[in-house]
Amino acid sequence: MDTVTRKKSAAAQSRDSAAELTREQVLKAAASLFKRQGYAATTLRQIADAAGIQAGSVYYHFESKDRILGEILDLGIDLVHQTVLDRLAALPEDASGRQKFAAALEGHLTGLLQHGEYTSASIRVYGQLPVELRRPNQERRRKYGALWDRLLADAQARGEIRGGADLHLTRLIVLGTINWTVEWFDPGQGGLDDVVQQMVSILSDGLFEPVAPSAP
Amino acid sequence: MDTVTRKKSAAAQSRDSAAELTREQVLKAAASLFKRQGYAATTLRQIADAAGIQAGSVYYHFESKDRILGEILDLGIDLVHQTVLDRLAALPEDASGRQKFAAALEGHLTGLLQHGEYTSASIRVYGQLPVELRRPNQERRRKYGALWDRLLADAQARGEIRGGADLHLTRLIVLGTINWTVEWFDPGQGGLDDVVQQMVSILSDGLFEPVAPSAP
DNA sequence: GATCCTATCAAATGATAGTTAGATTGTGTA
DNA sequence: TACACAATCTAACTATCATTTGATAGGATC
Repeated sequence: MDTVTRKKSAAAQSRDSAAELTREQVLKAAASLFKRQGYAATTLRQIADAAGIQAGSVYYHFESKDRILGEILDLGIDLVHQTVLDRLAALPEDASGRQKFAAALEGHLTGLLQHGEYTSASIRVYGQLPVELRRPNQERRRKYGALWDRLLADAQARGEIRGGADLHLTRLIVLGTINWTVEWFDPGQGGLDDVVQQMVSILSDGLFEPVAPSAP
Repeated sequence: MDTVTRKKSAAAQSRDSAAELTREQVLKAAASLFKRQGYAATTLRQIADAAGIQAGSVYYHFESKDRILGEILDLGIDLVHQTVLDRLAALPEDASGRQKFAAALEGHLTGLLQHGEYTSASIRVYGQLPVELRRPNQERRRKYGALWDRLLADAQARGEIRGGADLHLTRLIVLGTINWTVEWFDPGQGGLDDVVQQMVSILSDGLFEPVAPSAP
């Protein structure tokens, strides 16, 4: 018992966390490269270089290149999902569907563009992956999608959504609008607030002035 | 002179068009694979298989894998660009900015999802390409972007666009909304019209009912 | 019918990929 | 001080990649 449950010595802990650190560096380097180049175009030697170790050493921390990807895909979705949940939780009880929508959108965009090595890699790479690599991540994605489905359905039930909206298509369109930002947004440039504001405005109220109602 | 300018014999023409045919099959197979898997993940053997020839034979028609990609990138942009121009030309002289916007959007979506092996490959793959591969295609993309900039600027000059809209961001957001459809739209399933309609509605007038103006 | 040339194939080449195995370093433990 | 083990490195191994080369089939040309 004792040998199993006793705490590690401070030294052993520092060793552990040192290993944990390079593990994270590998993960982060891989995410950054996957995001820029895609999964197939990124080599383990590039990842190792960026993490400051040799290619072979990566295998001390990860079973395979696929597993690195798998972890990034999961972390990426979890991070947006949590950010969106946080934003929604911060809202008052009686928030309108419109407010919830704006909050969720801001959360997704922030998770994606601000803290988002993992998230943007996950989102940008996923669509071109073979099924075997997607499958382990699918359930997480489905759950996150369901969150948006509920959000839109609630707003519709409250009568806030325009007539004629197909909620399934709407979700795909809205999330697509958000996700495509990874293709052009440059975190170094800043301006995330502007993007959020413009996007909320366009998606909520439209790009055009309302047409004058026919003669009263 | 005579040897240079004389028309080819019928036989030689049929040979030419046979070669031209497999060339096109290679191009089309490559586009389809690039779209699904990305550029780096697609091998020349896969392309050759899908086109019904041997890998080595591809080099009779193309200088390299890069050149196949280059041609697809160009064809892809040209195709959407032309489709959008056609839609705009079909509009009456006095069409509103709103109508032009809807027409251009429909054109882009149709070019992308309907005839779109080249276009969807081009759009989906571009962002992850190394600069050397992007460069030859950049000017075409810039010109197409400029078309949308003009379209939005005109609508704004006519006072049709909501106040506070940043036109540059708006273009990026709108085109992103359209482009992301390649990630989920299944041409086999049909329903293109629904997508067009929903997207025009959301982007033009917004997802939500207008809020009642404060007491008159 | 002999020749030419187009379009293809079959097989090889060199580079590079992911992965593995065995040595090596350095720190904590006895 | 000697030992053990965690973490890394170095150097290979095998598979597969894009590409090249030389052979070949078959219709067009003379």
